[in-house]
Amino acid sequence: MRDGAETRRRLERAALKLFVAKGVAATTVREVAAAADIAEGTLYRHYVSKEELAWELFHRHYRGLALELDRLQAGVATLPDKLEIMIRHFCKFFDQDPLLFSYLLLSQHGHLQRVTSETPNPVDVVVRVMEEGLARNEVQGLTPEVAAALVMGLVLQVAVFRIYGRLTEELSPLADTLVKAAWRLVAPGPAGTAGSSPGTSIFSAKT
Amino acid sequence: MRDGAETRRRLERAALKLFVAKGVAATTVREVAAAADIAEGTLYRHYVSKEELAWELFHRHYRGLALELDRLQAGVATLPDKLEIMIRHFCKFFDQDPLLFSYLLLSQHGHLQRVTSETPNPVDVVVRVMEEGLARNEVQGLTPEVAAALVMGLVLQVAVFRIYGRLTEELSPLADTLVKAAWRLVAPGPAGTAGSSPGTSIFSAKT
DNA sequence: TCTTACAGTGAGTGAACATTCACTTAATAA
DNA sequence: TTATTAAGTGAATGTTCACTCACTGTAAGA
Repeated sequence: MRDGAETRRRLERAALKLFVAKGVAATTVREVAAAADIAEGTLYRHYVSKEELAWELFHRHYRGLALELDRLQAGVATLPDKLEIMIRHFCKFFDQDPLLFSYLLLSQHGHLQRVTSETPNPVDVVVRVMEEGLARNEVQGLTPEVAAALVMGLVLQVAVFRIYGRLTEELSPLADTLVKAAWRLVAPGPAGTAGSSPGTSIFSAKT
Repeated sequence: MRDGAETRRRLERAALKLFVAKGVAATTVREVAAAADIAEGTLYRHYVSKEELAWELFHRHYRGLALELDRLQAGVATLPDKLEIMIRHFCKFFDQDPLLFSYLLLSQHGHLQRVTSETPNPVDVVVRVMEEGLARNEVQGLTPEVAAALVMGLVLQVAVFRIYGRLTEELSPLADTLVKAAWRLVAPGPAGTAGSSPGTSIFSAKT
């Protein structure tokens, strides 16, 4: 007979892999069990349902995401070349598979239909971190070009949310928040060096 | 009795909305039919299967994606402030919902299991466009900071592919291609002004 | 040894789903 | 008017899937 913890580890490893590869809805319990080399019924000894298992994984990685963002905020506040640090963190952040998984699960958020009032909104957190970091340190390197490139990154992020999050009425404000924050970063701002008047983005300026 | 073309339009509009919102697997034919205010059976007069319908939409938007990328390439080749144009295009590109949908479908690519040899690889196209554009024009604004921000954007894109594409053995080289291209953009390059020695990225340079 | 408790198993169950089909309706041609 | 064709319908069908349950190991304490 096996150890319960070991079984759970195997199931979660298999489920994570399959959920990332195919999405929660398209992954069958049979597949997860087979991949973990465990009987179907055994899965239900450890998790109430497939959904419950997905949520288990979601919350674990969500905590990881929040932690990483806190660390990012601390880094921005204390280290010298703020822009570089920010970017470095973002790259690391998005290149780590466990954290990437947060975004998969974020996208399934809506489908799982269980966003509680406690659940922090990761977009808000990202936006707050960037704004505070930039405002507090009057970032030197924020030329129009850098800002534009940053906006490109943010717009890409919005794209992610738009596509994989839900494009419904309730959730699209979430994307809008990020778009607005992106424009705030490049347009006026009390501390930015890239300022032009509100409404006039760097994109509307000719050579 | 209705017009066949009108019915198809209604079905596709409804399917598009639902596929984007919930994913293909999680969307039922019943839902699509109900949203289009059409009987379930009627859908099968026009499409062989739900999968077939998804592929119909996939190919249409895939063509749109390819077209837009060609236009982007033309723009980079002929207009003055190349970096700005590129970024502007990218923003527009990712902010258009029909094109965003391509990415949703790209993510379902693997699940639908029907990538043919003719199907162009969108990552390759993006990379080629950026490399050629930058190489040909010796882009002025490519300071380390701009490059870093661009990389951030690209890494975000990789994230998208990693998460929503398939993280399997066959497809992860695709993500690696983009990562490598990103580093090539910031590191050495024959035309870039951001050059340092290969292997030494701007991220490893201290203040 | 016997007992209790926990872990594992896979055939079985019912609900949800994609797809089919016998039939109806409308428009146009003969 | 009648015949033909294309479009539409929703109850019926068979399949897939999440989840259950009666039963089998295994280990540790009495």
